[in-house]
Amino acid sequence: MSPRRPERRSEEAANAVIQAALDLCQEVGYRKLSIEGIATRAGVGKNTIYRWWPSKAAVLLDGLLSNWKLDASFPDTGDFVTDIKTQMAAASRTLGGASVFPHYRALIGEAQHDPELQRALWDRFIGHLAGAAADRIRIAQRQGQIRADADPDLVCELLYGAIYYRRLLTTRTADAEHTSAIVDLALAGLAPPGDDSAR
Amino acid sequence: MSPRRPERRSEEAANAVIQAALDLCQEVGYRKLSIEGIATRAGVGKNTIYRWWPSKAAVLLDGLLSNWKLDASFPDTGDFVTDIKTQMAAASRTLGGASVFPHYRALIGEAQHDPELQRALWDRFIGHLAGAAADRIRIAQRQGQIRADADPDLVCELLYGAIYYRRLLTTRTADAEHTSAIVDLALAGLAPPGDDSAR
Amino acid sequence: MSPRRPERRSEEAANAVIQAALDLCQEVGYRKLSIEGIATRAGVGKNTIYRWWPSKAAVLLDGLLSNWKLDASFPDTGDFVTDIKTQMAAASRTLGGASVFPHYRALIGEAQHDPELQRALWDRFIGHLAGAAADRIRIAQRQGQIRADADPDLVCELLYGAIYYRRLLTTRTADAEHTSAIVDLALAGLAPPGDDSAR
Amino acid sequence: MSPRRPERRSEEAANAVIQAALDLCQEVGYRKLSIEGIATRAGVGKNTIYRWWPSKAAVLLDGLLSNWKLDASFPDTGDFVTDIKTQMAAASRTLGGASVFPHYRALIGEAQHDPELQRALWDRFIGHLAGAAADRIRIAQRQGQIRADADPDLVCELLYGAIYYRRLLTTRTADAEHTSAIVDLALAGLAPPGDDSAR
DNA sequence: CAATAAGCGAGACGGTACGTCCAGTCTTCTT
DNA sequence: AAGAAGACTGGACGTACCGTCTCGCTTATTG
Repeated sequence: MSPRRPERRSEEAANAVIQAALDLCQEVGYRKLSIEGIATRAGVGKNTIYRWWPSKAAVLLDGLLSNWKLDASFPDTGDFVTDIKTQMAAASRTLGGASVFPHYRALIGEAQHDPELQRALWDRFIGHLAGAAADRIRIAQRQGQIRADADPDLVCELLYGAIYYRRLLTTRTADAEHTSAIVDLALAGLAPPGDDSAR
Repeated sequence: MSPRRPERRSEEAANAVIQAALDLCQEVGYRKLSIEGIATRAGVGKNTIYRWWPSKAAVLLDGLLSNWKLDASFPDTGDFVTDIKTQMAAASRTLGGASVFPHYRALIGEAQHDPELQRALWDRFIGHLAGAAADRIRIAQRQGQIRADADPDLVCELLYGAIYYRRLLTTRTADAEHTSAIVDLALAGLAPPGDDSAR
Repeated sequence: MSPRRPERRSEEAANAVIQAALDLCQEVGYRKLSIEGIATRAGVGKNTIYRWWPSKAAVLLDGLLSNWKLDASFPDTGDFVTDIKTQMAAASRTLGGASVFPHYRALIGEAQHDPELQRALWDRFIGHLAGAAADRIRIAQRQGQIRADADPDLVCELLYGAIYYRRLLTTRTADAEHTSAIVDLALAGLAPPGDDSAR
Repeated sequence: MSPRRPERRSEEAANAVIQAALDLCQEVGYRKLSIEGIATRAGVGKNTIYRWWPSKAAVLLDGLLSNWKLDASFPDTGDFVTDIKTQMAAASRTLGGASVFPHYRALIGEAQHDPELQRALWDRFIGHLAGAAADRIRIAQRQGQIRADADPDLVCELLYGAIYYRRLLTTRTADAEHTSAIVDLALAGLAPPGDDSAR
């Protein structure tokens, strides 16, 4: 999925391609985005795209990564609940914003038909975010802020899964309030107060 | 999204179309599925498809619904935890099985580029499942089996979101064990035992 | 080589294609003539061309035929020498003219790389001309105007071959004077006067 | 058309290019022959080809010349008829043979779209053959073996034109028998025996 | 009980984009 | 300084489908 990166490659052309893809996707939407269109807009031969990327989605993934800077670093103020809410709100603002979310969402959608893309999306993007979250969770566990017997990966799925579920499958919107509510609910658990049967 | 259903419609042709779509999607994958191919396989004019469905995804959605029989009914043995685990395991077996999941997944993927499809998918399918789950949750709340102050929809998102997250975004697999672990974790909450600060 | 001609075919589109091909070939030359260009100029989908013709040369052949009207009929005034000279001069004027010769020549050139085209060119065009000439020669033979033991086809080759040789291979030009000289020479034979050794 | 021949030129590379072109043309045919393919097969940079030849046809012409050795010398036994038949049969065997004719034919075909190539083909190849033939004809004329008032060039056209006509335009084959029959016919002339009107 | 309208299979149509190949130019590194 | 290697822009290839359309044919009301 990730393009080869030899020395001979023209960085100028590569950047033009990525930028053109981002712009066009914004303008006409992912469905009408075409390799041909990207090439024309970027002033580049189609071959130059096919030489370095396997699909338009791969170009967009590169675009996403170059914009996102991958500062997946988690805040660590010492208070896990605050930190996770801060991070989720920030992610919702950037990744979920109007300039990024359409691309991100299109990639996730495309990945459902393209196993290679799915893997690339995970390996080069989502996996890093999830990994950073899991690391922060482990710290919190060591500090006794969340239960030590929970699998950090499972915790990630619980927290982030709820956000993605809402954004990708429902017709409701996700905002900071929502992410906060999800964190609170996950923290408290579903079992009624005083019922320690599940603990 | 949903096709018109007048009297003059040939049910024979419609069924042939749906079956051809399901078969072809299985054989060549959603990406290579084409209206033209469906028409040929079904022995049907292209127009007959365009007359009743707006896209190949809409045909597949009909196929999904006709297979799923919409038995979204939740078990109710009186024990919420057992019931939810039973239901999730069942759903994982059917919806997540090799004969249905590829179609379902393709629809979800496609819906990320097609707001109409997303709405149809929710209104005619996922929404019903989520609604049934929310109903069961409300019963459990009334019976004091889970905390009464939790928004049932949020609970749904927490439980099902984790499953979808794993199946759609990660490269790991989801089985009954996983769904069970998710339920346990959600029930217990992340807060360490004895820490009632979040309750 | 010859296109299928079923009922469903749009004559309007076919004519547009042929005309566009002739025009473009005139304007940019055969080398730069492209199916793509023809389609665009004709306001027609590329498929419509590929559906009915195997190559741009086949389109041009149709164009040549539709312009030439195939009035391969030979004059017959009773005097063979006059008639053949008349016909050759006429052919040189039309087929060899600036509006037809470039197309004709391009077809002949292309046929050297394409056996199917060569056969089509012969069967649908040159063969008819040669056949009409051979017929006229047979009449002349019956009337005792040319020797009866000569193979009419061979006579054709001798007369027309000289013309094509000059036009296709040399850098000299062919005009009515030239064709007339060729006929005279062929008629008289190379053997010196009074030498009947070859007769 | 003819390549520049400076001192710095690598003869090794030039030979590899010519040989690769001949081989590839034999294998895949002129139509699918490409500069790129030749360069790869010859183990040579594309630029090296572009530096010395203007087109793939020019390379082939060089190949033709290097194979043909240009032994355009005409036999001269004193008997023109025998000599011309000998020469034509020989030419038919070599130039018309399976290892040369495809290349030769392709060049002639290509020359119909490329005036420069046509001129080069004449100047560097066909013209020499025709010139040698015309010389031999002039000798025969001086010896009174063929009529002195015939333009030697016209005689060439008559004799060779018939051969080329058959090979390039008809679907019949040309062999020694055919060339012999053409010579006989041309020698005797078309006029009926005893009719000296044309002489 | 025709006529008439709708749905139907079929497939041609103008288009768009695909992914590939190659042209011809240019740059880099090697000999 | 020439050559090999190969990336570059650009154009055309031939294919696959799109969504629209027109054509006859069948079928099922409805005037």
